[in-house]
Amino acid sequence: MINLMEQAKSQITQLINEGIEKAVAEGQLPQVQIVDITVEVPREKQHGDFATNIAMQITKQAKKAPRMIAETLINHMNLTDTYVEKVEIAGPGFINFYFKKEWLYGVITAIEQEGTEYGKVNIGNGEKVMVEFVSANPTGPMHMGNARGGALGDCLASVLEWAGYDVTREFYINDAGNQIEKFGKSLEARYIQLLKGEDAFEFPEDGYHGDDIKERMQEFIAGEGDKYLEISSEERKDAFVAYALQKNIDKLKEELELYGITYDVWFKESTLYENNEVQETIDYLKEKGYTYEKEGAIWLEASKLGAEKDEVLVRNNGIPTYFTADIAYHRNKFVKRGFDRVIDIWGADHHGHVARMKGAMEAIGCNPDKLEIIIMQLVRLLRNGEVARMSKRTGKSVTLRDLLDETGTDAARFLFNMRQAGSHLDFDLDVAVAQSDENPVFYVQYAHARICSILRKLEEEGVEVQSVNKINLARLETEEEIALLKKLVQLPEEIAIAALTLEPSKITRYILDLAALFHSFYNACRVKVDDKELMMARLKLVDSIRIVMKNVLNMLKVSVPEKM
RNA sequence: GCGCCUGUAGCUCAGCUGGAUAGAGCAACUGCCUUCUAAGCAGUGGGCCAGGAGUUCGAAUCUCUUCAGGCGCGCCA
Repeated sequence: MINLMEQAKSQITQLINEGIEKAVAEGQLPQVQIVDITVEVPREKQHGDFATNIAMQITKQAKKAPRMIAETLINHMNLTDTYVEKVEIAGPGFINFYFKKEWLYGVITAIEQEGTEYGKVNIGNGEKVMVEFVSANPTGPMHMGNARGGALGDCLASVLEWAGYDVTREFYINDAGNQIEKFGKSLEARYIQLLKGEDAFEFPEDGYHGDDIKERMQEFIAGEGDKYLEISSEERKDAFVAYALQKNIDKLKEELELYGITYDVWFKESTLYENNEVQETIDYLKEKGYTYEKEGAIWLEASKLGAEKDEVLVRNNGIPTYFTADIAYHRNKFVKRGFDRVIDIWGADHHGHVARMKGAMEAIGCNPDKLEIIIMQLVRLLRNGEVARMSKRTGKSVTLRDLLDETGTDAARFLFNMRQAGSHLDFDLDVAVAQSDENPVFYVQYAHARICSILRKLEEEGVEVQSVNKINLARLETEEEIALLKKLVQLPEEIAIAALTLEPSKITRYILDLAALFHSFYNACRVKVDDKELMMARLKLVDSIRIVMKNVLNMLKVSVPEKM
C-alpha cells in the first residue's frame, strides 16, 4: 500500500532528527528529549506543504529562541535524496517544508497501480473487531434512530475494513426476556380479539399497540385458523411468538438489505440461555465476589466497578435481567469468540448503560478499554423546516422503511454520515430528496458523472487514458490541479484517521471536498484542448479522481452513477 | 439533585487530539453556458468560537466554573 503522506512525514521526521543530532554533536544545541515530532499540513498554502512546531516545543529545553533553534536545525539538514525542495522558518518559529512536484505527481502512479484498492491502509493489522449496530427490537418496526445507527455502523465497519481490520458486522436479536413476554401477550390478545371481537379479551396495559402486531396475527389466522383458541395460553403464546418473531426478523433483514446493510452474524439473545452462558456468567461473578443478595434478588456491586450504583442481576422471581444477558453476550464476544475489539453503537438514551457495562467487563476479566461504545445522539426529522414526528403516509412515527421509500438509500446513508455521531442530527427530508446543489449526495455523484461524461466524449474521438509513464505530469500546474493532487494524496491518511477516531463522517466530508475541487477545476480548466500533451495529463488526472470517488462511494455503499 | 452529550456566521455544521489571518454548505446579493453535463463555477457581505477564570511561547481546541438546550438516572430493554 502506498501512502505518500506517510512517506513525506517520515522524511521530514528523519531530517529533523538528523538536524538535532548534528546540532547537539557540534554543541549548538544542548541534549534534548523529543517526545513526538508533529508534522502537519498548514491551513494556508503559502506556509508550504508541511510544517512542524518542533522548534517551539523544545524552546525551554534548548534555552534558545524558537527561530534560532529552527535556523540551527535547517542548517544541519541534508536535503539530497529527499522530496524536499525548500525549507523556511516562519512566524513564531515554524519550520515549513516545500515539496517537489514529483512527490505530488506520485499519487497518479499510486492510483494507477492500486486502482480499486487505492486508499487502503494497514493500521489494523488484521485485528479482529466486531461492530454491533442497530440491534433493533424484533417486536416492531425500525425507527429513525435505527436508521442513523445503521448508516453509521455499516460505514464505520467499511472504514475499518479499509484500514486493515478484520471486521464482523453483528445484529443482536433481543428474543428473550420481558419484552418477548409482552410481545407474546400482545399477540395473544390480538389473536383472540380478531376471532372473537375486541371485547373478548383485554389488551395488556403494557403491550405493544402497533398495527404490525395485528397484521402478524391476521396472517397467522389466514394460515392456521382458530384452533389455537383451544390450547393453553402458554402454548399458544409460544407458537405466536415463534411465528411472529421469525416474520419480524425476516422483515428486519429485508429492510436492512434494502438499506445496503448485510450482517455477518445475527446473534440471538436466547442462545445465551440455551447454552447456559447467562448462568455461567452469574456463577463467575458470584465466585469473584462481585455479587450480594438483597430482598430476594442477586445484585452486582457495580458501584465498586466505576458505575454510579449497584444493579440487579437476577430478579427476585429468579429471572435474570437484560443487563445480565448483556454481560453474558459481551463475555461471549470477547472470551468465546476472541474478538480483539468490540464496538457497540448505542442511542443516546442508553448512555447510562455505558459505565455499568464497562464495569461489568472488568468484573468478568475483560479489558473495558477493548469495548468501545459509540453514543449516537438522537435524530430530529425535519420537513418544510419543521420537526416532523409522523409519517405523511401512515400517520404513525416515521420508520426506516418510510425514510427509504421517501429519500432512497443513497441519501440516507450519506446524510446520516455527514455529522459526527456525538452531535445531534437534523435530518431534513426536503434536502434529502432535493435534486440540486442543496443535496450533498447529488453534488458528489454529479462530479463523478461529469468525469465519466468527459471520458466518454473523448473516447468517442478515439482518445483514451494512457498509462502514467506515457504522460508528462509536469503539465499539471494550475492552482486547481495542484489542489486536486493534494487531495488525492490525502485519502489513505483520511481513512486512517476515520478508523482511529471511529468517525466515518470524515470520509463523507473528504469526498465532498474532492467533488468541490473537481467542480472548480472543471470550470477553470478544460480537459479537451488542442495541446495534446496537456490534454493527456488532465485526462489522467480526471480519471484518477474518478477512481478515488468510486472507491470511496463503493466503500460507503452509495451508488456511483456514470450518467445523471 | 446526580451523570452523559451539545453550544462556532441568519440556518445546518467542519475545524485534522494545542498552532500562523477561525472555515464550508445553505440563505441573501453580483457575475459566468456558440466549447467536455449550469444538478456546476467565481465573487461580495456576514463572527465577543455561549460567559468567566486557569494551564503556556500559543487555546475554538486542554482543566475548572457559570449559563442554555438534549438525554438518562426501574427487580424496563
